[in-house]
Amino acid sequence: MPLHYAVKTRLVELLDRLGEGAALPPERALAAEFGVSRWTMRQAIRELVADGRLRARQGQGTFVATPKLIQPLALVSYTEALRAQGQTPGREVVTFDEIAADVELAGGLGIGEGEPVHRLERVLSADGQPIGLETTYLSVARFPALRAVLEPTGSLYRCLTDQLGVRFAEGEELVETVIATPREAELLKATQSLPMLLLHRNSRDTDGRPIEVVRSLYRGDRVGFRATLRP
Amino acid sequence: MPLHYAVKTRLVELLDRLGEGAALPPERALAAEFGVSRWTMRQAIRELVADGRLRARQGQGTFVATPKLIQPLALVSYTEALRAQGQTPGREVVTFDEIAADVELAGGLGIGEGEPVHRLERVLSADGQPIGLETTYLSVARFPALRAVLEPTGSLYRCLTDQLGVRFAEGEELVETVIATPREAELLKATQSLPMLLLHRNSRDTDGRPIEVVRSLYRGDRVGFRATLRP
DNA sequence: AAGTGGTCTAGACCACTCC
DNA sequence: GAGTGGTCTAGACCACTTG
Repeated sequence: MPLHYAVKTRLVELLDRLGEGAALPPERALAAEFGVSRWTMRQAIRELVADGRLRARQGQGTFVATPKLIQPLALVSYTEALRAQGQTPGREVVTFDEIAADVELAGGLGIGEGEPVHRLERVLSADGQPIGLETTYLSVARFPALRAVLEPTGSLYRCLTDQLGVRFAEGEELVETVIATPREAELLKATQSLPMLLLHRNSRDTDGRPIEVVRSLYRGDRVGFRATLRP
Repeated sequence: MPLHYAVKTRLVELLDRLGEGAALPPERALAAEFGVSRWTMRQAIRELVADGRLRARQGQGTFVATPKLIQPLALVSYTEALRAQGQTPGREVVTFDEIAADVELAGGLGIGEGEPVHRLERVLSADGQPIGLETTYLSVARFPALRAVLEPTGSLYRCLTDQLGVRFAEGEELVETVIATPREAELLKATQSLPMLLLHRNSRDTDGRPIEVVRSLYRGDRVGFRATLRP
């Protein structure tokens, strides 16, 4: 059994004794106390951070984390889903521009390659902590008024349904784990290259027309998802 | 920008030139060629393995991986889902015993704490490669004949529906990322402590009675999931 | 300025696979 | 036995936060 795993096991015991939010001793002190190198201690801590048990903040220290947030895997508003859990939702627009559709995007939106597409990239947060990076693509031809109508920090879902008359009918969502790029990690205030949950969604309206393509990257250490299954 | 990320970017280019299944040069040679330490090279390789782009085999080498398998997130048989994608499903029983239900398990199965529960732990594989570790819990009181009826390498889903008259109606599935324990990693033939997808499922029959509690751990580098969403 | 976590180096030994 | 990836050490410097 790897040494770092034995260290991880002992750390979990220590963690359980300390309360949520409590500060861990510095890595160097822990390494000395456990009689291992700093590398081994960091490997153990790294896994606990990925598991969502610890949170490391550069310049400050390492702290016992709060449990993961569980979000519904559904065609509903992010705002409403978070409010239902007693959390305060937040959004920050990173980019809002137009790009030319590549082959994949064109296929997902049912338009031609090279046609203009709205790209809206936002950091989603819960109680002030960034938990996800959501990039939404919509056809400019289908939603020419989007830029004029959308309040960037408001709910895109509400804007589409209430102001643009879109009726969501079905969607397909892909879930996988990936490692964030440095840019993505920075936007999510995740210093290390942590495992993330990548959700890729295509949604259609009641006429079967594609509405949007969404690429959402969620912090794997902070968020989980819940789906309801039917045969 | 971290050095290992620059290395990762250059490796991706190299990877794309090589075909699927091609062998990468040894870590030490790559490190020397790129002018970085072996640690930095391993960090880059580690992320590419987690991303499912590379596969490392101790004693053999590192190889360009095949794309991830996408499984449906649904109340259907694992066997049928895999066959539908042209893969050969496999199952290997790791443990099949009875345990006493703890509080959480008792709640999920709708039985009392301490009551006996079937525990069936199996390694699921696709085309001979292990992709997941599935642990299923069922009430002994409800399914007393299970041990006598179930063909361990057969489909549990088929056994329950065809032989025991169970009718699946709905389920709730939780998805999150975790780091595997050494035991889990060994069973999945994943040497490193890779990010995994943990699925936790509770399913009920047409009378609303709990059928099973399932804890499935899938290799995050090999598998993704697809869900169909409806409002 | 001090202390924290984040990155990186150079080198060692082990476990495994193949010849 | 040789070569591969996996683990671990000791030490260095950087980026960041707090005093």
